[in-house]
Order: sequence, then C-alpha cells, then structure tokens
Amino acid sequence: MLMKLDFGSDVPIYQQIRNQIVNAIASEKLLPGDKIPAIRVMADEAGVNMMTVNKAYALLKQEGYIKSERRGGTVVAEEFGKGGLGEGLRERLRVIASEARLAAVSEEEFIKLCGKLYRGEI
Amino acid sequence: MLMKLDFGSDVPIYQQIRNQIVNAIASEKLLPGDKIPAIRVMADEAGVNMMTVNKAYALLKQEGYIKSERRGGTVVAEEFGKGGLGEGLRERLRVIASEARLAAVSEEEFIKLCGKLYRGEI
Amino acid sequence: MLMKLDFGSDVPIYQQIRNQIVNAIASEKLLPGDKIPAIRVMADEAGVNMMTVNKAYALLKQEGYIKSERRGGTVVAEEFGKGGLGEGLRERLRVIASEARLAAVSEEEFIKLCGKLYRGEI
Amino acid sequence: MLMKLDFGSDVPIYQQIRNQIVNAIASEKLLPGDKIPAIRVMADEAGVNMMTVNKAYALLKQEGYIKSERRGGTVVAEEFGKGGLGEGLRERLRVIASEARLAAVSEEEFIKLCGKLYRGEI
DNA sequence: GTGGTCTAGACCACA
DNA sequence: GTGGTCTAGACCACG
Repeated sequence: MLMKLDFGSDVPIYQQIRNQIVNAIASEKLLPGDKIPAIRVMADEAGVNMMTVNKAYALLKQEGYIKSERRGGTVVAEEFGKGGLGEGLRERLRVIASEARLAAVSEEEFIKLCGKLYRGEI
Repeated sequence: MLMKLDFGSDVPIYQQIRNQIVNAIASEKLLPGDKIPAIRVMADEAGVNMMTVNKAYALLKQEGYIKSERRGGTVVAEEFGKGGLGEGLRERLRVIASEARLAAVSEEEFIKLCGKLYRGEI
Repeated sequence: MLMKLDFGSDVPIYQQIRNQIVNAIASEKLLPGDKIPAIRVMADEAGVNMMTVNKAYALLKQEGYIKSERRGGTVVAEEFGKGGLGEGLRERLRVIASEARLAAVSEEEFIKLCGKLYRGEI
Repeated sequence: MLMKLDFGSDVPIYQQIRNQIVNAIASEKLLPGDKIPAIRVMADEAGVNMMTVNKAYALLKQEGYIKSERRGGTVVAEEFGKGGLGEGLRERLRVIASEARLAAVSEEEFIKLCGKLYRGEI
C-alpha cells in the first residue's frame, strides 16, 4: 500500500488516499476481506497527519468500500453497493468525455482507454 | 445558456459553470466563434456574483476554450489544444472506471455509456 | 504598413499599433520624415475603430516618435529623445531577463537575442 | 519580501507583485523550496487587499513559478518550465530593443545592460 | 457596454 | 493558520 501523494495537487490529500484505495480494490490488488493498514501506520508511511488518513478511511467506510472489524482492524468490504452508476458519477464522466473530445481524442481512442482502465490493464 | 447550479455541492460554482460550458462546446450547442453571455448577464441569470462568473471565464480562457475579443464580448475559441489526453484526465477517468466497476456496472455497460457521453447523445 | 493585430491578446489594440510603428521606425522600415497613413485609412485597413488608431497616434506623438505636419499629415519625427534608457524601460527589461533566465535560456543565448533584436535582424 | 508598489502605475498591482517575485526568484533571493509569505501577511505588509495578492499567487502558480503545498504555505517551485523563450516574450523584448535604439542607446550599452540584468547585478 | 481590477468583508475546507 | 471560495459593491480602460 504505497501511496503516491502529490502535495501540490488541487485534489485534497485525503481524496488522493481514498482514490488510490478504490483503484486498488477495483484492480484486485486489494481483495474483499483484506486488511488495510492501521491509520497510524499509513500516516507514517505517507508522511501525512493521522487526521488526514482518518478522514479518508471515514469516507471509504461511508461509501461502503471498507468496514471496521470487531477486533479493531479495518478490512475491505465483502459486498459493494450494486446501485449502478450514480448521477454524480455520470456527470463527472460527461465532463471528462467532453474534455477528451475537445482535446481531439477520437471516439475509438477514448473507448479503448475507458476499457483498459475498467479492466485495470493500465 | 441556462446554468443549472447546485449551491450545496462541494464542487465550486465557478467549476460548475466551467464544466457546463465545456459540455456545451463538446456537444456543439456552442460552436467556435459563438458569443457567450457577458459576465454580468450570466451572473444575473445564474444568480451568482460577477466575480464568480469572471473566475469561470478566466479558467476557460486559460484552458484555451474561449477567448476575450477585446472589442466587447467573449467567444468560443476557433481552435483547441490538440494535446490529447493529459495525465490528469487519465487519473480522473481511472477513478471513475474503478467506481463503476465496484458499483457492479459491467464493462459493456460502461463502454456504452462512455460512447454515448462522448457523442453527446445523453 | 500592414498591422498584424491580435484581438484576443491582453495587449490593448492601440498599444499593438503603437508598438508596431515603433518597431518599424527602429528597423528603419519607416524613416524620419516618412508619411504615416491617415487615421481613417489605417483604421479601415486594420479593421478597427478610428478612435483606436487616434489613440495610438496620440501616444506616439506624446512620446515624440511622430509629429503632425502643418498641412495635415503625420510624419515620423526627425529627432527622438536622446534621454537614454528610462527607469520604466529598465524595469520592463529586468522582468524579461528574469523570465528568460527561469526559462533556462542561457546568458549567451539571451545576449545574442537582444543583439539581433536591437539590430532588427529578426 | 518587501513589495514596492506603484499604485498610480497602469500596470496592475497583482502584476507588480508577480513581477517582483519573479525577479526575486531569478536573482536567487528566493530559492526553490523557499516559503513565500501567506496571502494575508503579504496583503497586510503591502497594504492591499487579500484578493489582489491571491490573484498574483494564482498567476505565479499557473506559470509554474510557485506551488501551494496543501499543508499550509506556498513555496517556490523546484523546477521551472524549460520551454525556452516564448513568442510573447520575444515580442515584448523586441519593443524594448526598438525603444532603446530610438532613445539613442548604443548596441554595446544595451547588450551590457541586458547582461547585467540577466545576471542580477543591478 | 464590455471585461479588468480592486476593496472589505465573510465562511469554509484542509491539514 | 493556510489557501479557496464567494459576496456586493465600485472604478477604470478599452473600443
């Protein structure tokens, strides 16, 4: 669980952590039931404040990606929401598709990229 | 140019305005050379402060989507950067693909959605 | 006297006109005593408002680069201020030198460029 | 970081602030990684509004000279764009060279001045 | 009438 | 405590 954080980015650090964990789960680098590093450990490794990691975990928990174990640890959830694509996700995707189109990325290229990212190939 | 703004969202208003204009250009509701509403007009219509619209326009200008004409008015640029998909865009897309996958959206569904959004069908 | 104007630039149009005339005089494409196009003519050719050309000419006159003829025309002045480099010019040059240095332009390159521009070679 | 501002100048205050910071970086009075004053502090010291300083910083950030650190504070960037002299910079330099020539500054004097400014000697 | 700039406040997210 | 965002005004330069 090496976090690559960009402190100069406009994306909040807790969001970057959240995103990378979501990516890790989707690409099956983290499997359901796998243990996630303790807050203190992750904070030390990443060189950030514990509050920041705590916020990321709280967000992931609220979204249903992870859950607290009875013993104290935190693990990847066994089941995720099957709610399909939310409205928020669709709007975010729409903006990206627009930007890609205006950047002269062809539909074929774009589709291919979407597929590769979905399958975790890149 | 009716803006649909969500004042409760965590995405800044100026970003929402920026996104909707990018979408409008990509879906050809706004064509190169078309005039976009004056800052004050848009501010009045959207019920936000002039400076907020100003910031959105400044961002769009910096990104090359629009340009001020110096004789009054702001227009959609004739040419956009043909730089292809930037690294930032890819990372944003990766997170969305991950979330879709974990929301039990099949690859086929996801690809179909990407295509529709790219073509501006929905 | 073909003006190349960029209406999308942040430099005011009257300044662009003024700059190009100064450049033309310095590179001896316009010689002392040469007649400068009438305001109306220049405005038509450049596709701008007469007031804009008028403002450019007024600025050039105030700076001593051109002067009105008794008959009504406007000509390049015979003598320019021998005042040396003003403080304002030096500060503008300082900023450019700083930007060049930070853009990794070597001192040699920079000096060479300054010389070529001074001699009007490029 | 004392700003010398000319409130009567036609160059915007935020530009003056931007220019002086660029000069400070180029002359190594500010080194990569150095912290620059907080927006509010600089605003107080300079006697201007926070938003004005904010705009200057935003510009510098966009140009890659500084970056916000997300843990409080803004620092001088470690690496600058090595893009060489842009077209805009050349045109600005051309006008200055023309003005210098017409002010009867000899090529030798001009070159010497350019060198000194580049090296930060004056 | 347009965008550009500036002020004097305020609230919030982030770390 | 930091930067980010937003408001409600105002004046000015430009064309």
